[in-house]
Amino acid sequence: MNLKELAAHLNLSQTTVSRALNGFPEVSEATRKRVADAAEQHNYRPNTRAKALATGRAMAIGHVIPVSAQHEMVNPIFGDFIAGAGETYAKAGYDMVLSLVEDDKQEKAYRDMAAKRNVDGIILHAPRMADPRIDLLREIGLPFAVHGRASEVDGPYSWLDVNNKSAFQRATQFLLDLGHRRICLVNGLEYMDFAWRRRAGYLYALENHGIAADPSLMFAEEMTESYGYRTVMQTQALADPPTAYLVSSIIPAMGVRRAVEDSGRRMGREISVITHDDDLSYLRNSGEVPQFTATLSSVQDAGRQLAALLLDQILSVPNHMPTRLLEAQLTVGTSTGPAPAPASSSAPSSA
Amino acid sequence: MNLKELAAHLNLSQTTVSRALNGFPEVSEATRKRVADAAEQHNYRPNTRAKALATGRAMAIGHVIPVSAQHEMVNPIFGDFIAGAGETYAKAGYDMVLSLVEDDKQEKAYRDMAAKRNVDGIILHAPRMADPRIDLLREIGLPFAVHGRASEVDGPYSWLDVNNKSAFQRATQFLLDLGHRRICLVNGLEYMDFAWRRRAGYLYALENHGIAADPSLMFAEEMTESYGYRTVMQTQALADPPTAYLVSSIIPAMGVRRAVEDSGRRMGREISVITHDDDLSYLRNSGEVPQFTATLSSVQDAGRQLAALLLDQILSVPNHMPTRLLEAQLTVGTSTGPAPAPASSSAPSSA
DNA sequence: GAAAGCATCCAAAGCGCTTTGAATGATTGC
DNA sequence: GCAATCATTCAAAGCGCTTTGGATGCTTTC
Repeated sequence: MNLKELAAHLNLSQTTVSRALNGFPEVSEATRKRVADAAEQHNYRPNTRAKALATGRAMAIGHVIPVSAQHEMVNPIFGDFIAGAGETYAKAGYDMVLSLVEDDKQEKAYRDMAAKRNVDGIILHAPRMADPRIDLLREIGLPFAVHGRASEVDGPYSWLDVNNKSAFQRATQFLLDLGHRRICLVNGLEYMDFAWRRRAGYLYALENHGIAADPSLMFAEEMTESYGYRTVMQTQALADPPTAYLVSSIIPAMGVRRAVEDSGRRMGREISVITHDDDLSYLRNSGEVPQFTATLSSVQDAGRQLAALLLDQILSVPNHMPTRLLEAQLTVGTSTGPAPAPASSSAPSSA
Repeated sequence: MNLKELAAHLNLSQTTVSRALNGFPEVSEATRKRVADAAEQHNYRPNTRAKALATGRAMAIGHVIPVSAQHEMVNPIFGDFIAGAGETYAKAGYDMVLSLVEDDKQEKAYRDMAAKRNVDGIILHAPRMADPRIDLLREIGLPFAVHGRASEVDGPYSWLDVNNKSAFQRATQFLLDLGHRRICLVNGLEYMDFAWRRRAGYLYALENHGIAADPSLMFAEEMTESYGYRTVMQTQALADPPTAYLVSSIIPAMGVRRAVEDSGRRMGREISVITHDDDLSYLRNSGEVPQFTATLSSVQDAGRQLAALLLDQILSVPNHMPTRLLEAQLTVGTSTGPAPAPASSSAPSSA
């Protein structure tokens, strides 16, 4: 059933039917009712493609998700983020179109999306430092919003980010307050902006405490479970092993826990662990007292909010670039405790 | 830049330009070249919406992802599945449109998708036993393919599934061969078809061995980490606790491991664990010898293959309903070992 | 009672593409 | 030399919707 048929069926013009359904004022309540009933009865839905062509609005938002060719990895936090965003879109009547793209084909993917005109806006994922995609999207002229931020990119754009620096600074401070001095950073890839900011927070707290950073305690890799495991195994073999780990995601944190236990130590006793926790639905930091002490910030909620920010930008005045900075919550669990009595813990390794 | 402008620029008709770009034979090689060059130079991409309207093909596949309202959960395996599917789509020039929908709004979501005509086909996720959505999609008439199968649904439809029954039967058999008699099933929700089949495999192996199933050792819940943890804690408190666990996903399996270790036991010694392993990219069952003995089947690969199956169905003759049954690989890791010497292990609890 | 205003409704153009049916020359066959 | 064939190209219709710019008939106003 299409508009023409519906109109014919009602002995009305397409114009009137269209207006009745879209809530224009110049149609009598009687006919509006009649039209609505008939549409309902025949399960009429306007053809999106025709509507999009006529209005110039696609009623869809694009997500370009980078897939690194080497790793073939899909970050599980995307799942939760997208669930949040999808919820917002659904409420606003928007669709979500996903494009999984290898790193080196990103530019083409964005240009294509814009030229093909099948989305009204784009969510930019996983921004890097000085990410060139931001300028690219500006040039293309499609509205966009960034999940995270890109340092060293000037000018306004719409974004939503967790205050990663402050979160990791506080977490480091927390460990320092417990007496830990050898704190290992198990970070994500540091060309990612979020990881870079976390590192900055970590370094800042150390510096404030007069502790020099030890490069042999700073790691940056793709955040897998086995990365967490390997890192602990490796660092516990050091002459002066860390007493605490600061981890970038609950996934490597699980590997960290496994390694701690495999090596006969206990979390919260010999070794303390703090992790960032995206509150992933299938990997909740559970327990009456949470398992991990964590910097908590729901990525699903971030999805909801960023989607709303983008829609806001699309629907409102042109040069409106809303941004939002979320503070992570430092929640105390069972994975942290005072630093063990210094067996041979001399002064920090190097001034 | 649109077709009209490009044609004007070239002093050609829209017809010729369109045909040149779409590889029709009735255009001279000289002009085809000229057109292609100009298109390239002006970065011309046909407007998808117009093209879709004119051709009747949307060049997009829809995924309706159920989100249970109570749990607000997004199964992380979707992430990997979608990565696989997305890869196939990208190669074929298709987009992927995602629709996250609450359980009770599914029917409407499917009908809307069909009526709005913005996808050419649908992937059906997480089928339940006797899933009504299959008949619904048949009625709607949109091509579709199912990730999994639905028992008790007659007639042909396109699907791809892992042989869940055989996988869990073999896994159970493997544990029985090691001498385990109290084997706990940590299953997914059993209205899900895959979970139901796994249970069937488990029961079949037990029965073959003359062992009566013990309802107090059979669990079925949403597959979270904490579910695995709780289940082990609870069952180890039984008078006659299980010596082995058969787990439905690596996520609860991690909770199982945590509980095993928290209760002072060791995986592969006092307690054996086999898990199904979807080969999730961030949660690989890693190690030279894998951590878990597992029934392995890559869900990302499933995504790739099922997407291809659906495209095949869309592009080929009408009543072609391809299906594929994958066998999971039983890979032996460090989490299984012979059953501990029976301390008080009497005969199975009930005949 | 004619002019003006109002409430409803409609015909037709247009969104950017594909595709049908023809036109235009150039080439061939006899 | 003229009809028939072939290789190119084009004008225009159509996909299903929105939207512009009238129509149409009724009330109101003075």
